[in-house]
Amino acid sequence: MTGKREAKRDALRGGLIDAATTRIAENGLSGLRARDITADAGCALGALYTAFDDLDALIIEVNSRTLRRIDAVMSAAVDGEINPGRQMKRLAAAYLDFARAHPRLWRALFDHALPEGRAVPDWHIEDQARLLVHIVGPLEKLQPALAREKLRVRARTLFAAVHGIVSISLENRFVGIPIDTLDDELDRFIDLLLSGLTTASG
Amino acid sequence: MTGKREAKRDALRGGLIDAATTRIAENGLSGLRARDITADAGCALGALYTAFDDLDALIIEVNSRTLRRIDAVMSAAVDGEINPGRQMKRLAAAYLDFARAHPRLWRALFDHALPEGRAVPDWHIEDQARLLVHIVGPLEKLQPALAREKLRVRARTLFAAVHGIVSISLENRFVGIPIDTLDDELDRFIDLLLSGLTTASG
DNA sequence: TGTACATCAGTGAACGCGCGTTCACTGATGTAC
DNA sequence: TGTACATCAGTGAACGCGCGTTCACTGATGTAC
Repeated sequence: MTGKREAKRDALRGGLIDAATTRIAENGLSGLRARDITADAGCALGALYTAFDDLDALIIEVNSRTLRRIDAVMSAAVDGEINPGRQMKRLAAAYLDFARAHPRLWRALFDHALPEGRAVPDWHIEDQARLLVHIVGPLEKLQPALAREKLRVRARTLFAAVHGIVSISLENRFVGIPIDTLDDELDRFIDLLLSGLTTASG
Repeated sequence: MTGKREAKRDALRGGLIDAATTRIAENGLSGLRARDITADAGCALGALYTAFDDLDALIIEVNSRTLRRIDAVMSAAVDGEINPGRQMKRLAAAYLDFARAHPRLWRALFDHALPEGRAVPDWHIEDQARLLVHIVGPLEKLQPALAREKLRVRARTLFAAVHGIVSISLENRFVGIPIDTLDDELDRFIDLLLSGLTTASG
């Protein structure tokens, strides 16, 4: 029977991550409470602290899972499309779609901040970085002259720009855009970028 | 002596806004406590609730003040520059500079959320909208064919894009950019947009 | 396989602290004459 | 201008609640023989 402990522990961790994910998806990060999570997961309050260092560690797990979901969605978006411009558009649309479908999980990615001085674990940063790889692909084709390192920075810039548009729109900051205009507006924006990318040198 | 009450009240409100601004600038929104603010302002804890409905109302005042500062900085940035492309670049650079100089006040603009169901006052939304006007100006020159309403939406999109870049960079999300690369990278990004804006139709 | 003991994951009540908001009080400001 | 009364802004101790985390306990799992 060796390993039964480990199996239980994994089940506990998984159950807690599931419960926390559902809670965040429904009520957002700010309303998240350790008691609700453990109640939903069907374990005692203290169990959370045997499975994770603290609540922050659990939230990071949820966020990593969300990042992997976005990663999958972006992979699927470019699948079967060769044209780099259209790939860009699909990536942006996929990101927007995910954010709109799971607004609170998506927001949690950016709202969660560790207490001053605590570092984000490397593997979680890795999960973030992976998203950018999707953009590096088509960008490389559009701007073959760009050096490897510059390519990464530029990919991050483009991602950040699209993220900003999605973010400010979905949070309804600064005068709302009619919601059905958003897809189109984002598409136009990528057009703008592409038209720049194909003429500019780097 | 009529009006002495009103004068005191204004002084109290001003002192509280000053104190809250300083606190947020130094420790960020999340560490803000009513007790610290009133202690700094030299009044009793309860006084805050005679001057403002609650802490949220005070924070909105601080944020409006920050928005007006950014508005002033953006005005100054385009002053004396006629070329719309260069105006765009200056606006973006001014925004970045402000965010970098006052990161916590700037973040408070986007981090502060009212409790579910409470509406942001109109005059505060007005303070937000005013920033976009700066972008509408040069954008109109670059794309004269764009209709009034589309112009506003597009200005917001461009602002959101720049904001996203500044935001993700300053918060060090997703793999850091070397800090001295940021100005240059933002400049390149505007180049990209401009090159799109001058060829695209709308 | 079965028994006795050791270990350690899970329990949940209690701790501890933070902190926004209230409220009975008081002293300054305003009003009436 | 001066006096008596009324009002209301400001006081700060106390309220109330939320909630992350701990810890003495117990019962399930693992080990030795």
